[in-house]
Amino acid sequence: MFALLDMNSFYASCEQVFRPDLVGRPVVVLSNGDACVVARSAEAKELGIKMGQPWFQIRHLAPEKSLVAFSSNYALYADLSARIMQIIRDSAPRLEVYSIDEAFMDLAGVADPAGLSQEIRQRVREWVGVPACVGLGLTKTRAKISNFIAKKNPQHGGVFNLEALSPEAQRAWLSRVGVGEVWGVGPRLTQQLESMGVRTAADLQASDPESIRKYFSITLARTVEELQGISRLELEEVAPAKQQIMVSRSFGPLLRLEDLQSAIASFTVAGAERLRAQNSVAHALLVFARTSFFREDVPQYSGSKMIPLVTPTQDTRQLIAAAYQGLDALYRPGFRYQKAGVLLTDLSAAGIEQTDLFSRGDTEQARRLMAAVDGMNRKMGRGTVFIGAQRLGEPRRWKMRAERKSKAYTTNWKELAITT
DNA sequence: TCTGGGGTCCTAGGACCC
DNA sequence: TCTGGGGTCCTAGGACCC
Repeated sequence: MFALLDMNSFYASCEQVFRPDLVGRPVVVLSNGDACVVARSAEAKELGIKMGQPWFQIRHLAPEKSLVAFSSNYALYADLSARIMQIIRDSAPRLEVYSIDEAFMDLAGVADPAGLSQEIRQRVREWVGVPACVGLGLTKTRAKISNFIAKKNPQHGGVFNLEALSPEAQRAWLSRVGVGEVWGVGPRLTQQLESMGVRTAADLQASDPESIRKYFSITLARTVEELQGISRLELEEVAPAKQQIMVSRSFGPLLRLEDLQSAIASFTVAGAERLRAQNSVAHALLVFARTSFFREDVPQYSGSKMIPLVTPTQDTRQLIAAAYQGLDALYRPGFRYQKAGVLLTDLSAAGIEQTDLFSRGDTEQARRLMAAVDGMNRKMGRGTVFIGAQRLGEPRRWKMRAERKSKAYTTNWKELAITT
């Protein structure tokens, strides 16, 4: 038996933990750069605010409907998430941290899975202050559906178990869930399935996996089997190493190469840190930059360049050199660049890399230097030691707006919450 | 004026080989 | 009317997720 615990409006709930005066009020959290809505409290959803909606379209609701908006504070959300995962880990036999606000548990052998789920849910609520719902099912996909039902039907107390019902009752519930709500069915597939008369989770469950595989894909066929109660997706207790690492941002338009270089250097530094944290080396690096798709009145351009790394590396300096080479190749003057990024790809474990006949991997000296830089930045704060290239151009030109950020209540002594 | 970021997996199609 | 056949490898792009 699988259980899926999913936090409600997670980022917005995190903000409300330290601002109890905002509980029961419309609250949204904005994406990087204060651009779009990425989390909404129940009251904000009631105002009709959509996921991903641009802030400028709804900012008038702040004075009109007492809407409160926060810039995203990932340090806070990540810290609360880690505390919640630890609470679950202490109670459930096996755990998969699926995302910052979701965890799958394997409750095989647990006598009363729904009871244990309710206990964990309440512990998270009391100890951290964030509300959550739990769905139970024979497969991950069914647990997801149970979770969806638990969220939509509060009368069940935040926990729902599809498997505890009779087959008829299960069908009844599944026929009330739109096919687009099924895990793995996005807008495109929803449209195609609906045109074939498959409109609900019950309809999809009743499909033949073999024909689904033929007309769609192996992925959707697996989903059908999962709906039927045949487990095709396992619990992944250990997160596998990333296969690629992407760092990208949108910014106010940049025209000059130096400003793009400064941004690209900083993205590369951030990516290289993540690369070393999982002890991988990159065999290739992709740089891209583009203008805004929304500005049809100015010339559009989108360029990308893949740079193979003859010597796979995790050394920031080598990665920046490659990134600059790529940027030089794709840069065209005269455009208003609005987004750029760096993708570290073709990753493998450090230490076992295939090296070129005439070159070795990173030198021992380079590794020690990077380890020292990472150590200082961890201890003294991000950006304590940096690469000169990050300060080329004017950083102000691409630094993102974050005008509504809450404090680092749980990760910085100077920003502790104070009650009066 | 202002429209997110970071991932995974699968498939189709091109290049290349014999 | 007819234009080989079968295989591998790689990449780009689509679809999905949170």
